[in-house]
Amino acid sequence: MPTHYVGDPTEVLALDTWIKLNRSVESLVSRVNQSGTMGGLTPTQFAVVEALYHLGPLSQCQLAARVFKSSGNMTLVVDNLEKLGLVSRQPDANDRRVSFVGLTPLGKQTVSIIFPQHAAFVTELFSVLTQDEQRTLGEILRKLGKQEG
Amino acid sequence: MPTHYVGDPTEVLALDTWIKLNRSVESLVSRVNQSGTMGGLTPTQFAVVEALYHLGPLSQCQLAARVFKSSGNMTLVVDNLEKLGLVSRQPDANDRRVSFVGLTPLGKQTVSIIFPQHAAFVTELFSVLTQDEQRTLGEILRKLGKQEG
DNA sequence: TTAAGATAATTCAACATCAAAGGATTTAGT
DNA sequence: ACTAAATCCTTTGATGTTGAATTATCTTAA
Repeated sequence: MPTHYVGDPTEVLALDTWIKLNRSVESLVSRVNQSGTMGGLTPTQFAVVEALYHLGPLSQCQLAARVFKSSGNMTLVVDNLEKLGLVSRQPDANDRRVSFVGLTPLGKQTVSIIFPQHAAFVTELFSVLTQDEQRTLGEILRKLGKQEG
Repeated sequence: MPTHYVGDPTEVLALDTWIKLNRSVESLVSRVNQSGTMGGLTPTQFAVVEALYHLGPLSQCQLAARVFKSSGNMTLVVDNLEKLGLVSRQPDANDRRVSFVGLTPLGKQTVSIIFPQHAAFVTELFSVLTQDEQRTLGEILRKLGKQEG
């Protein structure tokens, strides 16, 4: 659904592409969220436990940077994951400002169950693209995201 | 930053691409939001007035579907845009359940001012891609978004 | 050692968002 | 006409999100 903005062709193409990019991602995000492959976790909660699963314990500061959220938000997200029993805070011995966050056994078990389902669902979504198309997409996105802001 | 999930190559590629897609868009959205070319509107508010500008008055239901948000959320978004004086609700003569939402003169004027600035900024962001790359991206996104959910 | 500055986490206010539930209205089936 | 189902909007309650202010801690330099 192209924009109806009348401008020079360069702008029209960029805006069209921008709108397509947004709409595609919104549509995909919405489908992933409704797929039930996130174990009832919110996207941010899922991103946090996924990061902890693959990278091991991280400080809240590192977590916030990794999932592109504010430190204040991370406090709340970790609070809620802690209430769910999926993560626990461990004080850093060397720096008492720091809390390391790690998965509990229940957290690890949960991720090990839901992540494969999630992976399978995402793979299915992307199966409309050939592997070459996926690589091309990744390359274009890399260029697009690389510029410094 | 690829995922460390060890699975079959098809899944790894799809997950990698999915993560790149999310991160690129988050990065771009964040830069657009900070560009000041959205007239102080939130992304959803901007999407709504943009849709109304290019498509004319729509029911809240149509708006919600177009911007991929819930109907409950649309009530609030339209409320806030109404408080800003940018849109107004018009009851449908045929169906009293329906509110048509349209831009006020101030809303049209606002969009006509901020949209060109927005277009210029987006064009600048996308100038790291050739036009062919933008078309390729659009085509790949079309395939990704096309599947029925 | 102490003062100044930097960093980590928390708290808070304000708003965004969704899911679920509810109320009003329309449409379809009988 | 009457009922049932569907549709549209709103409300409510819980969570997410940011940005600014706060507290605690660490680091650096004089």
